[in-house]
Amino acid sequence: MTTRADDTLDAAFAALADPTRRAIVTRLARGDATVTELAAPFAMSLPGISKHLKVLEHGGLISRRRDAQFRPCHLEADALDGALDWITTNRRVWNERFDKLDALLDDLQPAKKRAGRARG
Amino acid sequence: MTTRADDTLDAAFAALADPTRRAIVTRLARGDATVTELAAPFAMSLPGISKHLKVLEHGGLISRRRDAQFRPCHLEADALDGALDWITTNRRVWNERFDKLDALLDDLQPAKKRAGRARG
DNA sequence: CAGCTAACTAACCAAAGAGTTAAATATATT
DNA sequence: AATATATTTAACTCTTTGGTTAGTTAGCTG
Repeated sequence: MTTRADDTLDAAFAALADPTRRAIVTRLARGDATVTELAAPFAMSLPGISKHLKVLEHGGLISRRRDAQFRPCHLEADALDGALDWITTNRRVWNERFDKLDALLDDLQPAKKRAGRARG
Repeated sequence: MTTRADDTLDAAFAALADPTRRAIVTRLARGDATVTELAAPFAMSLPGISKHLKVLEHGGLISRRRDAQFRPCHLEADALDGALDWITTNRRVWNERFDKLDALLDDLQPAKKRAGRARG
C-alpha cells in the first residue's frame, strides 16, 4: 500500500536529492527571494531554475506568492521537519537495538559491559 | 562547484525518495537481513529488490557482507546522520532568523514582543 | 556430480528527470 | 500604446530510474 505520507516523503526527499535545490533551500533559510535572485549563483537557464522550484514546491519545501511581476519564494520548514522526523525515528529504532543489548550485557556480566560491541 | 559531500547527500536523499527503499531501511533498523527476507513483504521480483539495495548501497545507507550464499544487508547509520545533519543545520538557520527578529523586537518594544510575528 | 537455494547480471521497456531554446504571459514604466 | 522586466510554458533531447523476464554465478547438500 502506498500512503499519503509516503507520497509526501517521496517528494520531499526527491526534492532534496539535488545540489542546486539544496543550495536554494539553504539560501531561502536566510529569507525569501525572487526567482532571479535564486538563479543568480548558478550557471543555468531561468527555466531550469523554474523547474527546480516547481520540484521544491511539489515537495512542499517552498511556497510562492505573487508580488507584481515577481514570485518570491518562501521556505516551508514543516516539510523539512517531515523528512527530519522520518530519519530521526528510524535512527532511534537503530539505537534502541544497542541500548537493549547494553541492558542485556549489564544483566549478564556487569563488569564487562560493552566489551566487543561493534556499532558501525 | 560540486563537492564530494554534495554527491554523498545526493545519493543518500535519492535513496530515501522511494517508499520501498524507506521500508527496507526501517526493516534494517531492527537488524540485518538477507535479500530474500527483505523482499518478502513486497510484490516485486527479486532483481527489483536487488536494484533497490544497490541504490541504498550507493547512497551509503547499507553495506553487504557475504555469508555462504546469503548477502546479509546492514544499515549504515552514518549516512542517515549525514542527511539528518544537513536538514538540521538548515532548519537551525531558519529558526535563527526568527530568534534575531525576537531580539530586535525585545530591544524596540519589550512589552509587545512577538506581536504579529508569522512563522509558518 | 546433480540438484537446490540465494543472489546477481544482462537486456529490454516505459516513464520521469534535468537541461536546453524559443515563445508566451503578467506586470510595470514611459 | 510601446517597451522592458520577471517568470512561465511548450517542445524537444538525453539520461536515469524502476520495473520486468531470462539466464548466470556462487555455494550448499544429497
